[in-house]
Amino acid sequence: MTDPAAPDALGVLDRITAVLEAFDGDDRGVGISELALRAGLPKSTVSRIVAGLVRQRYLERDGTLIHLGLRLFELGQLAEMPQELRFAALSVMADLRSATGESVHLAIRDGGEVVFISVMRGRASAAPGSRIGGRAPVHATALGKALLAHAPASELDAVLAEELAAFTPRTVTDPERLRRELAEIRRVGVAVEVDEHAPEVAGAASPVFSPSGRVLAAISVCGTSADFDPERWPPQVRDAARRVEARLSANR
Amino acid sequence: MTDPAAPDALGVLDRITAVLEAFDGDDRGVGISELALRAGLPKSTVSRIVAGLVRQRYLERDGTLIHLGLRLFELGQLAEMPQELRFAALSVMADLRSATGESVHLAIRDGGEVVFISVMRGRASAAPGSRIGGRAPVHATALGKALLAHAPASELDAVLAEELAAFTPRTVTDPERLRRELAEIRRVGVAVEVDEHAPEVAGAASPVFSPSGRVLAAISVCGTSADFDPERWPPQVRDAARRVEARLSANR
DNA sequence: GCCCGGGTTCCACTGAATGGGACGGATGCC
DNA sequence: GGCATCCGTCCCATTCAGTGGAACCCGGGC
Repeated sequence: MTDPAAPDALGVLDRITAVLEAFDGDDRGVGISELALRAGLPKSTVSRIVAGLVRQRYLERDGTLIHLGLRLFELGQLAEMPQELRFAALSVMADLRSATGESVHLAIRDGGEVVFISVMRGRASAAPGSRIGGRAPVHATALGKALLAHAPASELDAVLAEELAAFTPRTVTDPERLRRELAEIRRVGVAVEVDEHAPEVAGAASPVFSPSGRVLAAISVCGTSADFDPERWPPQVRDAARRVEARLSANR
Repeated sequence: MTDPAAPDALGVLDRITAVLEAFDGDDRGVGISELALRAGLPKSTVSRIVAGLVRQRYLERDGTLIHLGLRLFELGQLAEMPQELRFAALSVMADLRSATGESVHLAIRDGGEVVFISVMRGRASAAPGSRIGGRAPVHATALGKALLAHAPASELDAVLAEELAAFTPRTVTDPERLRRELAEIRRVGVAVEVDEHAPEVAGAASPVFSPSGRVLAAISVCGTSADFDPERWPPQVRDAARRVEARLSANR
């Protein structure tokens, strides 16, 4: 390779994903050079790979600017798991939002982060950053803690092995304290979080299980800390999670 | 290669996309052998590629079954173009549905097919096959004709060069007749279709243009032929298209 | 026990991907 | 007008990564 100390990038496949991963969401259109810079690959290589991906419609190019393409969108829509969950949760989420007036989220876990599968903004529109497909840290969100509480021990260990970043003074950064909290969440069936991820934002989340008992996702209510209702939100999300489970097993 | 008469498959990239393309939506989980069969590649090759894609989270595997993975879903969500359109069209589509009570679709064109970007089912739920990310033939749908009517001449020629499949006795299969119809659609600003794609299904569609005058997408109302209202649907979709355009230029 | 259909691993072969540099074309600045 | 950039593509000798047939492993029927 270029530099023998290169930590990654062994195969073509990894190079291709490196290029795709270089698209950073918010920007509308990137050039080859910029892409090469971000992916850490030579220009000529990126040029070739992009040409191939454009041919396959995974990317689109408008003059000199490259976008993520149509086929990627289509393939993403075919991913069964998120779609099934989203469909089953749709009406439940709508009910939960009208019952609380707050934002309702559905997410699954990917390592130390949660990924939003479905989002319904509440009236207050407290959390603007949460987009479908967006990510948030697992240890600082109600969703994340609900998911982590029922994760396999090995995966939990892997997450706790990493440094837990502090986002606010109230973020739980001590692994042991988090473990105790997760045990409590398992007992109660609901995770809550106040000001741990962002100031003045609070949420309650409950896990959704498959018939075989694996955690599939979590559903949450999320609003300003002032609006947070510790009496009503937890039972409401717990109830919603049960209803999603029922609908999941129904339509298969 | 295996067979010297192989028409495609020149590079690794094409092999990778061939594997991804082999996922046929409806099936929940495919094995390596089946995948190799569909993609027309040797098992060992597919095994290696799948391993790589799983490592990158583009695929997931549950024992022996492979699914499309989370990262694909995320990337699909990042594709700016569909997202922007979908967002701009959301409330317009909702209004259009409540005004007509019928299914409302938003689609873009990809060669000789339309791809649904957003779907709202009507009360009657006439067209069950239309899923987000799904496809339909361009020459037999109102959406398709609205899009084709404003496509660049070269692309129109490319589409008409292919055989136009007949889905019902009323499908337009004659290129010249279709050309005349497209000219009329350009004049009126709305495409209509009755029983051309499927019996007892009708629709009206209107194109959505970018500020620079390029067609971006089309929006349609679609229901049973009996419910089709030639007096009301066309102006309603035309109006909706104008509103989407306005919202598109507003939020950028 | 045997066999069959899954998936993975092995390994010699070779052709496909590589990337530094040259190239052509827009800009933009003096 | 000329000069300096920045962009993306193309070229081509080098070699290394991907290839795929065959062997292999593993689990479940029979």
